[in-house]
Amino acid sequence: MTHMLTFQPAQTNRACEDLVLQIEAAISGGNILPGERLPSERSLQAQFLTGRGVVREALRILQQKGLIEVRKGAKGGAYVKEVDVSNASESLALFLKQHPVDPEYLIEFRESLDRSITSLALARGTKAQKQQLLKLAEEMRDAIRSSESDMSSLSERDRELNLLFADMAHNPVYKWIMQAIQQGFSSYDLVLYLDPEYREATASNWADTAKAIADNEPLRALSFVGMHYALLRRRIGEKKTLSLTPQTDLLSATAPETTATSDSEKTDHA
Amino acid sequence: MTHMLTFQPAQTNRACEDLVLQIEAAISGGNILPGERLPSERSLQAQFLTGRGVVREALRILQQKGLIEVRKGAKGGAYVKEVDVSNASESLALFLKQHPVDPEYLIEFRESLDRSITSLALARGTKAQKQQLLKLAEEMRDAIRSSESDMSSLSERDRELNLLFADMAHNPVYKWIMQAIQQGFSSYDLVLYLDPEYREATASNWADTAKAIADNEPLRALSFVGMHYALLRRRIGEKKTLSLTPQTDLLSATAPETTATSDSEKTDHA
DNA sequence: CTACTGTAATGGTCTTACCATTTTAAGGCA
DNA sequence: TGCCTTAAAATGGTAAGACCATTACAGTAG
Repeated sequence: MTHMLTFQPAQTNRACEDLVLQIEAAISGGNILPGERLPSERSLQAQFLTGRGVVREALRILQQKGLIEVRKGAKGGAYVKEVDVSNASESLALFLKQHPVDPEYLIEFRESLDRSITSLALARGTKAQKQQLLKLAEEMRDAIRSSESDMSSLSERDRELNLLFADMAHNPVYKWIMQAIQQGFSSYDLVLYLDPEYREATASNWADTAKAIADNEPLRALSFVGMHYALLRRRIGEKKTLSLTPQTDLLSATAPETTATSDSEKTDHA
Repeated sequence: MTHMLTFQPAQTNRACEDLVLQIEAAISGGNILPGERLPSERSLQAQFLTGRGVVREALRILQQKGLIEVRKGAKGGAYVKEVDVSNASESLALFLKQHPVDPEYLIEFRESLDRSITSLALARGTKAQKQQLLKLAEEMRDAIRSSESDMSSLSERDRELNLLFADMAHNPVYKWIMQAIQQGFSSYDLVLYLDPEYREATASNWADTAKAIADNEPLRALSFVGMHYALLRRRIGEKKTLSLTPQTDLLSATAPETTATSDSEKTDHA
């Protein structure tokens, strides 16, 4: 209650869009900081000179954007959130779910990303980070060899490795992108690890890569990175012959037998 | 500590979240195809046995997710949209916007990105795309030389160039990243272009790059890309002192004349 | 056949009311 | 005094009804 938020009355086609823009600007501009609370719905309604429904629609949009978090009860309301990459990851995952993107595209991107990160990590990663990377990679390899690892923890370890790796580049942009990609494609990675042979080879290669980095051998490191993606491509190639339709693996149980749906387009004006 | 499986709070306290899930499932499951229309708000209200406000909040969320597009009037309603990368880009851009980062980090990332895209664009870009790129780049260069261009149109052209460039890679992931970067940092680019010398040099370099790509000369192209970032770094080094602080005066004191506001504030619990 | 017009469908908005949840303060009992 | 119970207030969540604005389409006049 230190200062009063003053907003303009709404004017665009959909009023709630206008509210979203103004509140978004207030957040971006730092007029209201993460952790702080927006005025109550009824107060916003009064400030914007609009109905409460409009305010609520705006809040839903902001919430979906990941900008606010809404709690109920006294002292409840819309609290400004610190945005993280998870929203971007979700959107990406949603896009991929509907757009059957050839896994090759993802691999291609990740490879170029990994190559850049490798160079940077070698140059900028601290000794401690390099040792940590090596330790994690070897732990994962050994765990796999003793075959005492479940899928989820394995996948989690792989994720950790990648993030530490990205972190070693000492460039936050790489880490963000890596995070977004990882979250957006987590389902793909999990399926790949089902093959014990691939699992073994990949883990070994991770350890080799980490070793090369720890030893400051850039060409070796890059070579192993290339190896990783060669393995990945081979694995994907095998998969392709087995089961087509890479997009409907996880959630669609119903085959789309609705071929004559254009008629629903015409039902309601009849 | 071993596995941090991100469990979602299962029970949805908000009814609209439930509608979102169900409608989302219907879309993912193919029960409703892109281009088709959801039932009207009033019809949904009846089907879900809720108030119309709940339905509208759900629609706003789905709209924000990029899953539907709402039109008004007769034959209006919520039409299922084909999801594209722009939503994911928007989310990532929003994140980037709120995380100030040293320009050098961004430049570093963009350079590695551009280098990858350059190789791919050379290999995969159609002849038509390459000619289009060249045409756009030369138009921009000539427009700048004749100094008959305002900042905004210039910036828009630069954005177009970059997106076409990314599109030529024929890999949607690159396009996603590029779009996000463009959205998140367009204001920054605009400031850079204020220097006529930099503007000239950059535009010429763009034309050279496009020419090299059109001529299928990868090494020349990559060399020009490097040149671009050399220019950029020099420019940043000069203008290190400039700071962009978006000043939005939305929250100054001046509480509006709250004539009857306190009245409506208290109406419903009285 | 064209142009206008009216009508119905639909989203957009406002109002009012009430419920559910949560925090806080008041009160009461030991 | 100190802890527990209870009431009140603030706030989001939901419902119902009404009205306006926009749009497509059909019917009608010219």
